[in-house]
Amino acid sequence: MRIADRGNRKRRGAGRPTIADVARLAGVSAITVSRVLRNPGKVSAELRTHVEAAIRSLGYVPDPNARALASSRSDVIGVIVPSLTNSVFADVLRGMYDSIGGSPYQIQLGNSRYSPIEEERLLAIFTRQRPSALIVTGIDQTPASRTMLEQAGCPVVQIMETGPDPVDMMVGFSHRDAGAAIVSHLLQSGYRKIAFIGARMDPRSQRRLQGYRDSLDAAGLADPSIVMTTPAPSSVSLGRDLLRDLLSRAPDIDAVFCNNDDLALGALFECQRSAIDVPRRLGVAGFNDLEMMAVASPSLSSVRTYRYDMGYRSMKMAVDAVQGQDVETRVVDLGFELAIRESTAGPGK
Amino acid sequence: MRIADRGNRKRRGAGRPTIADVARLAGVSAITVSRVLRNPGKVSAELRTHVEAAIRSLGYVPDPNARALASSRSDVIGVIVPSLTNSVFADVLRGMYDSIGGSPYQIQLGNSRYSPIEEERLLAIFTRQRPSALIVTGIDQTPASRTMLEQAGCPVVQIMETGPDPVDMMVGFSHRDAGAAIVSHLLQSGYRKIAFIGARMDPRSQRRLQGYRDSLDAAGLADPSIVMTTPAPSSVSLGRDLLRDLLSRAPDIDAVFCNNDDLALGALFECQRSAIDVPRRLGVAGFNDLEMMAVASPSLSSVRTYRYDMGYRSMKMAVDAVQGQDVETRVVDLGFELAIRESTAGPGK
DNA sequence: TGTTGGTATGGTAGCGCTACCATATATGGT
DNA sequence: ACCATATATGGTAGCGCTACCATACCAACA
Repeated sequence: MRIADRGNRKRRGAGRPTIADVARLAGVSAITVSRVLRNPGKVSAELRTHVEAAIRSLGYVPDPNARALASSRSDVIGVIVPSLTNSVFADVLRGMYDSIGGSPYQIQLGNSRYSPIEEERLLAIFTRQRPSALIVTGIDQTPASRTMLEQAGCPVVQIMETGPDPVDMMVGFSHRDAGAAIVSHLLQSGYRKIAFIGARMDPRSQRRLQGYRDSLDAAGLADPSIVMTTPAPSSVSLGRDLLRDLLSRAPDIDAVFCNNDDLALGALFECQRSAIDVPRRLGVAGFNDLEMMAVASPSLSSVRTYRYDMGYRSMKMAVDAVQGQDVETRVVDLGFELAIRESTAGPGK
Repeated sequence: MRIADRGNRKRRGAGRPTIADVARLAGVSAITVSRVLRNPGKVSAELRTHVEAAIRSLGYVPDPNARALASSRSDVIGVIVPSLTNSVFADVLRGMYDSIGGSPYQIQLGNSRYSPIEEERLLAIFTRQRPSALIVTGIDQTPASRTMLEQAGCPVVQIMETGPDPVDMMVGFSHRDAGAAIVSHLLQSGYRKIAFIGARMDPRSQRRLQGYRDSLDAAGLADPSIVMTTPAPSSVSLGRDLLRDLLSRAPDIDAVFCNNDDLALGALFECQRSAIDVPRRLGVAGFNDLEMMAVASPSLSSVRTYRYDMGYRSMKMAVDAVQGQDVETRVVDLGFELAIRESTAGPGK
């Protein structure tokens, strides 16, 4: 009767099998089918086998929207990154996608374009979907964003940096320390008049600049006039332009720490074009250690950051937390490593 | 009565206002509230104002999951790209995110890792969510994938290439023609022994190689022994390695067409390191015209492709189609442009 | 023997929204 | 006056799933 009824009526859905169809075929109730899918342990082995056979024979796949509505929890993990063009985040995302692997979770990716306001807007959209977890970039959320994260009722991971007072979990490293370390290396190599060029100048760039300042202050070699920054997005051509400007204003610099590798590559090209000897006339260091840095000629020194691992680890922590596993460490500092190459071998005596 | 009842019962949801709360406050039925949000034209202006005030005063935001369940249609637009690391797709995605702008749609991003089987798996997941539209990369879907796309009941856009027999809509260009064009340019510049290096060799790389072959065949200068490819993912270091290998096997080549710009950059670095004069001893051309190509020294010739536009346009077509607007052109060829620079200026006499 | 407690399954009632149809009122033509 | 048509709103019944509670059964205990 009911079956015939359904056949006669025009159904709204696309006619795909539902949990009720599976239940009918297996001779059990719908809730038992649900349990086979969500809590297999709560169903006897015999029944489970029956139900699984019915699922397979109908090709049943649960409807994620119905599931989310009924359980107030979707399989979506929201991820907000500030840029899709910056290859740093491409690596992070690759790690996340690899980490999520065959699990049932879906990544919902938002692009904040380095705007805290846009991040706030995205968080408002994401939290409505009752995500399983949220991963956000950096530690400088607006108060409203922070409140949303705290009240989202799901695990939250802040990535790319470490800092005090995490919302929940954190995976990153200290940009200040990394900036200070590469500048210390430049000092050790014998450079004395070390400039800084930086683009975008988001909070993490600012902290790298702080590291640069701290390192030079400690050596008594700080000089604010050779720090050159712009809020414009980073690019190779911008690196060329910034170095050109810098050299015209301060021709006596002997090294430059570039806020990231794009700029460093642009700076290197400018040196090649102007026949400036790297590393003897000018030392050049970048940040992030993109793959091309080792191939360039001369090869470029940089700070290796564990971008893929940040993505992989943060997603793993999020998924573990969602599944109720105890996350032992809530703040993970992945550190960094100096990749020292030809471009900072030291000034020609 | 009902209100008190709800207050006493433990509610499942997070206690956020629902459409019923808005309806009660505005003194209308729930369906009218729904219409104000979905079809404002069907509600009188007076009532609309009332309802909108109620929505604002409660801070009501619709639940996307309930909406998707009731309407058999989610606000998700599924996008499948083969790589997140390849900056080509970063640009495409940026175009898509810009295009989707303030619209209510959400991008659900899948990474197929250049595997048609993985693409099939992702499509199975995506179609379960009854997406508003689907955007896939390339035209070489498996038969099963193609069937899913045809039966998804939503607009579908294939991007990055054009070809016969679109599933629905298409935005791209001819990789064969682009490959043929840059090789013709090399011939015109006076190069005669033009090699090819290629990585990944996905279908689009194959078609660029075909263009290379066609162009050389027409000139009677084809030589299969100087075509060097690998299924390994493309990278700058791979470009260096491939060129090194190539030169050791065929030292007499006078130009090389690199399947993409990463390889071309690696090739250039290898030339710098080995003191090979570019463009006089060896012409070098890339593909895609990434921003750094113009900055390199010597600047590198490439084929400019409209990646951002492909993302922007494809998303616009998808959204227009979802909203029932007539999409005039279903297959858009965005073409390409040769970016001719120092690296292919011609062999030394 | 009755009680307790655990385990396996089912029934009911929603989750918050919209499709579909019904109803009420206005408009116009004959 | 009638009917046909259009416009504006409401009522009902789900969409497909799971939370919550009830029930049946069995074993173990006093």
